[in-house]
Amino acid sequence: MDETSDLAAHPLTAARLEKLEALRAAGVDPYPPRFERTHLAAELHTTFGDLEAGAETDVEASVAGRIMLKRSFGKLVFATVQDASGRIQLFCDARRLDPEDFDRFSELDVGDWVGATGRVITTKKGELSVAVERFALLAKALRPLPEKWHGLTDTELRSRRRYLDLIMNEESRRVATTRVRIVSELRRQFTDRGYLEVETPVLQTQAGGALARPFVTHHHALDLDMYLRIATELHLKRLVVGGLERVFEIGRVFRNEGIDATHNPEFTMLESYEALADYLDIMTMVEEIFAAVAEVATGSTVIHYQGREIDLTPPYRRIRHLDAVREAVGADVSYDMTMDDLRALARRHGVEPEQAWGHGKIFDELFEELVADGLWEPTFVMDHPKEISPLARVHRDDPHVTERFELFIAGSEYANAFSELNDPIDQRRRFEAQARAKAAGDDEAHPIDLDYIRALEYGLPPTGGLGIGVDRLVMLLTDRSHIREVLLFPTLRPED
RNA sequence: GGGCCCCUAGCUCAAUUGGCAGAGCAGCGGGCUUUUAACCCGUUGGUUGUGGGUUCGAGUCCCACGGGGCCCA
Repeated sequence: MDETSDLAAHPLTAARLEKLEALRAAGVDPYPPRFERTHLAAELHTTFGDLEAGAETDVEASVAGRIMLKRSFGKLVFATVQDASGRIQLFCDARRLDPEDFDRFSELDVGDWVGATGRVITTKKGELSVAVERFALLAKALRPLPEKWHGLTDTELRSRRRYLDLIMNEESRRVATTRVRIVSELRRQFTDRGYLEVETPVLQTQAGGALARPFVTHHHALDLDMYLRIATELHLKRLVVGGLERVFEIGRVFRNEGIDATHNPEFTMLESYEALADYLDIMTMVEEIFAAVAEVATGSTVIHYQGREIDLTPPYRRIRHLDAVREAVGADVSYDMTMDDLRALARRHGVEPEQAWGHGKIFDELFEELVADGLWEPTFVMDHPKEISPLARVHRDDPHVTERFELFIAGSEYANAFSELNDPIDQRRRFEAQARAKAAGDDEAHPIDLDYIRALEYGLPPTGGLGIGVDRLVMLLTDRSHIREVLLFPTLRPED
């Protein structure tokens, strides 16, 4: 079976294969090793943007890019090439090249990579161009690009062949580059605050630090089942025990759960831990960071998302978790209620309580059902139930809740933070409670991590910890409603 | 997991009540020295996602499967 047979079998690609062979036969390398570029397209537009129509400079420029459009006349060819910075027109006039070279230029296809050298001019119609004197094919494209006007719109194809999406859709390139700037700014924010960026294991023998189903894999040499991390939390806090007092990590985490508009099995999480800080300190930091990142991504702290405005200028509203539930159910719920009364109340509000749920879990289900979606402007929901926060410190004034907050914007959670639980004896009890939940059928319960408890037994100072879902943040700041739009390669079923 | 919807040429899309599978772009051939999605003339290109069924006849109706989307849980 010839590896080019599928190309040869289709007339569209067969024609290009024939051109490729003809070039080789004529001694032209269709895939040369390098090209000396002197100018990016955008540089030419910046420098010569004011040139009047019909001008001819004596500046020689070498540009390189992919041919996106081609307009061919008898003795004249216009080609629009696209490089990483933008687009520039190549003006190929038969009078400026050897006839042989002009014919070769005419033979170029849309999609080909080309490098061209010549004077910077404007055409009679005023289009800034490079008047080609020499050129080189840099890479022959054997497959045609999508349609030049409508481009590539099919969401599945755009995800599966991201390279085509990036070639064809400027908006996709913009989202990709904005994501990079957001991550850079996040990194800068933490390093400027004296945090060390560290790396912790992806492969773990226990998947802790969050409540989620992990991916399982196997290490052959150790004959050991291992998990892909679902969080970086427990390792980062070990580092704080070790005296790295401010650490953060921006890394991929993996959760073996469904795929939808806001969930991908692998996603990017930022976690940070700061010794001697509590959750209120972290809250202030989160406001500052979100405002700074919004400014970098959009040029303003007032952003537009899904047709509505959101003001990310600090300070953000703060509301206690239980107060939010009280407001939503219109009754004075509390931890003193009987389980029967609370379950009845939950059912009245569309929440069917499971047997294992205590007060805190029911309150949180009510919160998710009744409150979360309505939180449009940035809102810190704070002091979550102890039952659903196994790694957070008990609140200094209320034994039922923890010193924790989540930042909600546009109905979704963007940050989750606590005053970290540093009491090893309390931590052990919380893990044991999770073990009981697991035994009762909760497969998202947190496993007991004895080495982590041992680390705590050496003394974790008071610590403020934070997690930020980076993909969600990028969605917010690029106004995308689907996570696949901010992931270059979202998880997909295989094509065949 | 449940419901609804989509899949037609490389791409973007048509196809009446179940009645000859089409257009534009791309490609190929020709023309053209200032285009901007160039234009003009001609022309190639199809297992209608896959497999089955109903029917004289299926892109269209039915079933299963695959891929995707939206909503709900």
